[in-house]
Parts: sequence; C-alpha cells; structure tokens
Amino acid sequence: MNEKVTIYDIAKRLNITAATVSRALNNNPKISEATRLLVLKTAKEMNYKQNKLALALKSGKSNNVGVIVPYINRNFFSSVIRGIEEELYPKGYHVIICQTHEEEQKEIDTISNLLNAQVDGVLMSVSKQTTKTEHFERILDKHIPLVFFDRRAKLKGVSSVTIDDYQGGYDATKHLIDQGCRRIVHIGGDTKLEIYKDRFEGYKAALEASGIPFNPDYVIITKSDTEAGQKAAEELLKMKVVPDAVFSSSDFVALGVIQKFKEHGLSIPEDISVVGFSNEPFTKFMESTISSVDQCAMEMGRVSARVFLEQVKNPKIKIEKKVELSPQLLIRDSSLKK
Amino acid sequence: MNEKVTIYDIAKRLNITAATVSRALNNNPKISEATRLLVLKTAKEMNYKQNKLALALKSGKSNNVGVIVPYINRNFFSSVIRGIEEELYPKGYHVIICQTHEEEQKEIDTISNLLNAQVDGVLMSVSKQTTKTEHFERILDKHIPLVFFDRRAKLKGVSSVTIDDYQGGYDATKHLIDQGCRRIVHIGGDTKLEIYKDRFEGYKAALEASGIPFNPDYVIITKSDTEAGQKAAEELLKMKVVPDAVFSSSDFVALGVIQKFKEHGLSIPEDISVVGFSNEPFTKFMESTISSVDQCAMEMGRVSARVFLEQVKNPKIKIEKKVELSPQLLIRDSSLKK
DNA sequence: TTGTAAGCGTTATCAC
DNA sequence: GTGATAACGCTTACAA
Repeated sequence: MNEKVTIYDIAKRLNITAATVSRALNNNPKISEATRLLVLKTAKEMNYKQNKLALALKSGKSNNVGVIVPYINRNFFSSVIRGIEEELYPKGYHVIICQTHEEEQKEIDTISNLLNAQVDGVLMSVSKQTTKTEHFERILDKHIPLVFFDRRAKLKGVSSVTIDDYQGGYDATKHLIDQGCRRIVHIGGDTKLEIYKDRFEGYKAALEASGIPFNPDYVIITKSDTEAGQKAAEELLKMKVVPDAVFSSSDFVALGVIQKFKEHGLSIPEDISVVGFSNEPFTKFMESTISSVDQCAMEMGRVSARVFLEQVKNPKIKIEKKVELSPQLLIRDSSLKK
Repeated sequence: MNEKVTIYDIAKRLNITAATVSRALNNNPKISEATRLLVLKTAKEMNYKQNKLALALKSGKSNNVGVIVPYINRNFFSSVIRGIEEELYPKGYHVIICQTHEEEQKEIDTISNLLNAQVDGVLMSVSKQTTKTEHFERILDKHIPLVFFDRRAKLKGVSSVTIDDYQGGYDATKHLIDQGCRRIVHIGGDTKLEIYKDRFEGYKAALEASGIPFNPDYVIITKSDTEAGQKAAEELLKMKVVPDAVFSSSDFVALGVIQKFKEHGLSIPEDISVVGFSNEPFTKFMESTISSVDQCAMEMGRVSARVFLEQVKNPKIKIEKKVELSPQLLIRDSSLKK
C-alpha cells in the first residue's frame, strides 16, 4: 500500500487509457459521466495522489513561492510570513523560506536557487547590505511576480507592500510634541534604507509643523539593538541640555535607551518620553510598557500574498502596485504623562 | 536572454547530444576533458541553469523538506525553523513552511499536501489537538524521513529531538527549593502532551528529593497565555496559606502571575518566587527579569535537520533516534533572592 | 467520448 | 567517449 499509484495504474485497472483518467480527474467536460465517476471511485480506492512534481514540470508552475527575509526568527518577519502562508496555502501554494542574514551575496544565491526551483513568485524584504539590483531583474526577466514587503529596492515596475513609515515617524513625533516635549531626539537606522529615511523625514516634518527647529545634534544613526540604544543614551546624557524625548526607529534601541536612563535615575516618561517602532511583543509585556508604532506585520504578509496572486493571475499586465498600510501609534507608559 | 536554456540548447549549439551535455555537467567520468570544458564554458555563456523540477521528477527527490508547526510567528518555533533552514540550505534543501493552528485536521491535510509535493522529509511539532497517528504512518509508509521536534507523537520508529523537559522541571523546582521556598505551585499545560507531563514529573521529583510532600492543590493545569496566568494567580491568592513560589511551564503564564501578584502588593521574589519556561525574549527584557528554562530552539532545529540528513543518507536503515538536548535554567530577578 | 502520442527537462541504460 | 532512447508522471492536441 505504500508504492506510488499513478494514473497509469488506474487506467490499467479500468482498461482505459491514462489520458481518460487524467481528464476524469480534472473534470474535463469531454468525458462521460459514467467513466468520470468510475475513475474517481477507483482513484479513491487505490488511494491515488497526484504527483505535483510531474504536474509542475509539465505546466511550468511549481505552486511554490519563495519568501526571502533577513532572519526568520525576528518577530516582524515571522509574522509577515505567517500572513503570507495563511493567504497562500488555501490557494494551493507552498511557501519556501530563505534567510539572507542581511548579506547581499546570500540574497543573490538564494534568488538564483529559487529560480532554478521554478518558483512561481518571490516575496521578499531586501537585505540591509544590498546595493545591486541585477538579481532582482533576473526574476523580472523570467516574468515571475516579485513583491517587496517592508524593505524594497529602488527598481521600476516592481510591486511593494509597506507601511507609511513617514506617517509612522510623523505620528510618533507629533505625539511627543503633544505631550509637551520640545527637545526631541531621533535615533534611526541607515537612511540608505527607505524605511529609516521615511521615518526620519516624518520626524522632521512633525517638528516643522509645530514650529520646532530641527537640530542635527538630535539625530543619531546607529544599529537596531539594545546595546546601541544604551550607547546612544549615554551620548544624550552627556549633552549640556538633556533632551526630553526620544523617537527611535527600533523598539530594541528604545529599550536600551530606557534602561540606561533609568540607570541614571531619570524617570520615564516624566524626565524623558520614549517611543519605539515595530510593536515588538516585549514592548507591551514590560512592567512599564513602551509606546511603539505597529507595523501591521501579518496584514502586510496577507496583502503581499494578494498582490502576488493578482499578478500571477494576469501575467500579461505588468502592474507596479504600491500598497501602503497605515501604521498605528500605540501610546503606552513610556510616553504618556499622567 | 530571458527564455529558459536547456541542455538541448547547449547540445544543439555544440553539435553534440543532450546526454553528453548532461554527463559533462555532472562530472561523469566517461567523457573527454575537452568536451567537458567546452560544455561547461558554453553552459556559462548561455547562462544555463539546471531545472530542478525535471531533476526532481526524474530522481523522485524534490530537495524540499516540509516543516510543520502550530504557528510560525511564535518565537520558539521560528527559532527552530531558523536552525533547520541554516543547516539544510547549504545541503541544497529548501524548507517549506506549514502551520497547523493547533488543528489536527489541518495537520492531516498539510501532510497529505506535502507528500503530493514529494518532499524528501517532514520535520514537525505535533499540534495540541492531535490524537490520531495514521497521517504520520502515511509518511513512514512512503519511507520518507520523519523527525519530531519538541512535541512528538506516541509512535514507534520515529526519531525525535526534544529537550529533557523532566530535567527542566526538576532544575527549576530545585532552584526554588534552594531559594528557601517550600510551598511551590506548579502551573502546567495539558499532560496529554509529553512536554507538559515531563515538566510536571520533574517538578514532583524535585519536591520528593527534598522531602517536600507533593500537594495536589498546588497544581493548576491551564492554557499558556498571560490571562491564564492572571487567573491562576487569583486562585492562589485566595488560598488560606499563599504559596511562596510558582514554577510555570509557560513564560506567558509566569508573566501573568507576576503581574497579578504585584497588583496585589506582593513582591517578587521576596514574597513569591517565579520561574517560567521557554526563555521567551521578553523575559530578559523586562525591567525585573523573569527566570526561565531555555529550550535551545535554534540548536533543536539544527539537530533535527542533522537527524533528517542522516536518515536520508541511509534510507535502508530504520533508526529511531531520540536526541535529548539539555535545557538550561536561567536564573533571573523573579526567583533570585538577594 | 476515448485513444494515441508528444512533450515538459533531466538522467540512465544501452549500444556503437 | 559519445549517441540514441527510454523513463519519471502528467496534460493535451490531434485522431479516431
């Protein structure tokens, strides 16, 4: 009972041909109801399962999509992937996971691999190191749908799903201003990445809208971990006039900042208000919770999947669809003065 | 330049046959060095890429493995998957992700799907709802390697990679005893799941080893979220003699317990010590950190992948390999008295 | 309505 | 050492 049953086995059993079996199984109209039912019945009896690989080779469609992220065990990315999987599985697609470790070369290799494996689409978030675009073009050359989520490459004709990072930065900063803060620091990431640039721009715009002059000394560009946050906080503590708020593009950095400030006896948010970005789970589990901007990760995954499905359905039309989800500012203890 | 190049195209160009091209590409010894190099050169020139699907159909090996978890965006599972991916990618395997949402039917469907897709192996953590084993046997019938990680089904002849949950429960409880606690509560999950049963057994064994009588009233079986922890804490607060320690099989429950206790003015760990399980990221980010038992998620993924590789290398040998990793007790604020 | 045969891109087994 | 051919399991013109 463990050997593979093919349509030939069914055909042999019924003294018909494999083509007929195939037609019956695929509800091809050009077949008599009688044989159709008979085939279906015996197929079930014999425990026939379609070999997707043969189908894939024949049709050129593997029913697999590749999803490429820096690291899969980062909450944001695993949540996006969850959304993608939940949207695509019911449509018969399987999700192949690949990690770049933020390395451009690995991204290039991975794409090459996925193309060899004949994936029907690639959904990805670009690695931080990436500067080239040739490997993306190789996907487009093959007319395979490519969808960027969150981090996209500068490339014409490619769809993307992001949040409005500018708005996120604006809202966060505006909220701090509303709380009475005036000396608002921004700690961000490398502005070569659009997401960080946009958050930074949103920050500046909010300052300007409130008539607060932009101070370049109040901007720190650094990595996205707790340690970087602590170091940044040390810098801030050295200033003649210590800032009264921090808007960070990373929750981890926000956490590091808070830790260091508390260590120095400052109160959050009374002395310094802090808002992070990403709505990492820990921000709401902390004893004193951290305000953050939610990135709608699962929704981003779902929407990315839908954009892919649209493109795969209309292969001729080359649409560049840019979906921008609305980020949500979550105001919590770290920035809400009583 | 975007159309697919096959070995036939190369053959045509060189006026040789596809078989020869194939041999050259696969370093088959029965070929002259001259043609080998020539083929390799033109293959590169023409930008030939092997079609993995054709190879897969021919060989019966897809170079894909299915990984099935309840939810991919749970830190533990995404970390295991990261480990699996990092171990398997260099060996040429792709990881296909599937989620069961803890539903048995979805687990059954998923396995059926993966088998149709001719995966070379299945690595999985069993859903909480699962009671049947037929769907696992279908994998074994096809002689496809099956590896359980963390949660395994009761099934002979299947390899598994787990942590020593008994030891984890023992260590956590012993630590609480060493801290001077005597009225130690255990909050666990459904003991139908081996992991919860083992942690519970470890707890009991540690009590016994220290001559502390086991008290059934000190055992609460519940779900694994913060709310459940808060409810459990309320029950404990109603007791005539309030316990002095809690060992929880879940970090989320531990968090809920701590929140509720603090709400009632109790100090952690002075009044009640708490140890959780899983080493969820938030446990070490909290202002007052939570002790927990680390489950070596990434390592578990790596090892699971290696067990799969072994089995796939020796298809004849039917080994039931049971790897048990050592959990690591991480003592933090919530249980360490000054 | 059903059968025949070609083809998807490889590799493997024969011959030569 | 190279070529011809079959085979993996399926779908689909084209015939019948």
